[in-house]
Amino acid sequence: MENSKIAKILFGIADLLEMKEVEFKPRAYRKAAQTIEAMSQDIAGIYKQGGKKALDEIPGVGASISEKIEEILKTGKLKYYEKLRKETPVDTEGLMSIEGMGPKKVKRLYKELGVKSVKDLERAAKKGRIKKLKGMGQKVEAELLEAVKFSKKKTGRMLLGSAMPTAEELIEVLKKTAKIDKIEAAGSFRRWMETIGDLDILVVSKDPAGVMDAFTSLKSVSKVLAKGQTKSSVRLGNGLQVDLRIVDMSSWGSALMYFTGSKTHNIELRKIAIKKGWKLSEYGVFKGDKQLAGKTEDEVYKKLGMQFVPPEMRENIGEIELALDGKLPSLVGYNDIKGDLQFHTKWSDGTETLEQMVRKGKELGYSYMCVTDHVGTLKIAGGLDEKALKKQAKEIAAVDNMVDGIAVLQGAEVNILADGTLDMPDSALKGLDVVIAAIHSGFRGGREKQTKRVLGAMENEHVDIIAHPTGRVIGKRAAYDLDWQKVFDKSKETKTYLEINAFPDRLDLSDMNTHAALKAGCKLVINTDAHHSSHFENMKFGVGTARRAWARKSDILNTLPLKKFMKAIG
DNA sequence: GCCGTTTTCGGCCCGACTGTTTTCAGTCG
Repeated sequence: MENSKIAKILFGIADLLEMKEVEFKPRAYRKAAQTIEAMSQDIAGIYKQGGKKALDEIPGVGASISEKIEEILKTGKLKYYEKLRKETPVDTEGLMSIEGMGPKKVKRLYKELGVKSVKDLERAAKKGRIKKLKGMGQKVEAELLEAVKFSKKKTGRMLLGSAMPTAEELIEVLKKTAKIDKIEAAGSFRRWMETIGDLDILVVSKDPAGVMDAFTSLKSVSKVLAKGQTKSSVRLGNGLQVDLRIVDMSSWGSALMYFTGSKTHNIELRKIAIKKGWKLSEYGVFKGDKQLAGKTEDEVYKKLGMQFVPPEMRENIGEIELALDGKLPSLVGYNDIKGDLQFHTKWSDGTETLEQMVRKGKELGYSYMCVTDHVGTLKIAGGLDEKALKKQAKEIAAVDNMVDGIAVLQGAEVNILADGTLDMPDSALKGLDVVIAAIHSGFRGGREKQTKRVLGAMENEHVDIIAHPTGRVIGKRAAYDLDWQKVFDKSKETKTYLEINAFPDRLDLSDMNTHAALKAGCKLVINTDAHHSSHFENMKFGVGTARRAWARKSDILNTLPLKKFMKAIG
């Protein structure tokens, strides 16, 4: 049973209770669900180790919810949830995912029109039954119909890697067309989440109306969802929703915090303000009508008695307590990486020559790079054999000579076979500087089988790195399940390091897996897996993921200078 | 239903925007 499944049930309970207009309980269930969803540890494992008592320790989980989690873990279902669903046989999750639908409307439409599903909703709207209800009208009905239509073609969240160029361009255009003193993208974008649901942009301007006009009439806008004096929302042609908010310079910091989130992080901060007898909003920290702080984020955190929390850490998974104690880790920086350890050239499935790739690496300021073309039987990727590797070694030496100030290492990406052995003999791997092993086929094997494969590869004395350890491709292929405790232990034992693959649709390990790995005391590497020199720019997404997992510089091996790095991988 | 350096009872984040209202409810983030 995965955390996400348990969270889903708890969210479901919250929705159903809200429809019944039960007070406060929905919030409690939602809070617990959020915590569980965001936890890096497996909740089944926590229960296995510490029983119900350990569940009680989870923030937001008390006697009643822990009992329910226990029942879910034991039986796979929850009687209380089933009873609620029987009482209100409505697809709350589906209906509430429609823009403009909340618990109150779901309830009314169910009670008065018998709407149980999105399909029912569409039918009722088309028949003009919704506008006849009190408090609703033509506009509500039309908007709902529109929202249903949109939800059908909505593809979900957008990759951070895809959203970043969109955001940067949008900001550039706004800067040119309106009077803007300050502008920054906030939200999950600024927290470097792997995908973003929408884009939040914050602006300081002396001409707010002009900014709103410019924003809502951007070429890329397909629909204006809301337009006000300080806040507007639009949907772009590519489906991305963008919210823009205008604030005073005096509130810039608190507004940036509010807009950056996460929501749960902000709620905790507000509670801290309340305890001090103050109020925290996007306008600042207030004592009565007097603003105590708000101009910068630093100022607001300081006022609350905390360290500045880097945006990547604002997920309310323990960072607030650390910041209050002054014990936040110093995170690995975006410029701390000294060398990329996984990239491909024309020797296998890359599209550029070794020299082109190395020159780009030098431009980025790396002091070493390791070329890791595919070897062995991976024919699609043009796997090299032992002989070809020797030939490539000569070119590597030549390029190493030719390009000053950067060391070129020879590595290889080798396949992990079904039984955990490698498809390349040890004799071929022996002479390489860095050996990367990865699974490229048989993604469907169960947890036990995949764990055995990975552990097998780690036990090979030549293997230094396990690349993209869970095989996931965001939005396309699910991660295979691994027994993380065993993998982490083996990583430490054999000094075989797990990779954070920086490709925007991989980010594998994920932030949560990385967090768990670091907690277990593992060290990691961050690689781009570049197949073209432009892919080297993706390193930032890997570092962002590491920062989200609270990684310090010392946790990431390729922040070390060459000599120390070589010593570390042994 | 959860939580506690004001509390084991009585609180529970805060504000903008919209539509349908003539003072507000619902939704959203």
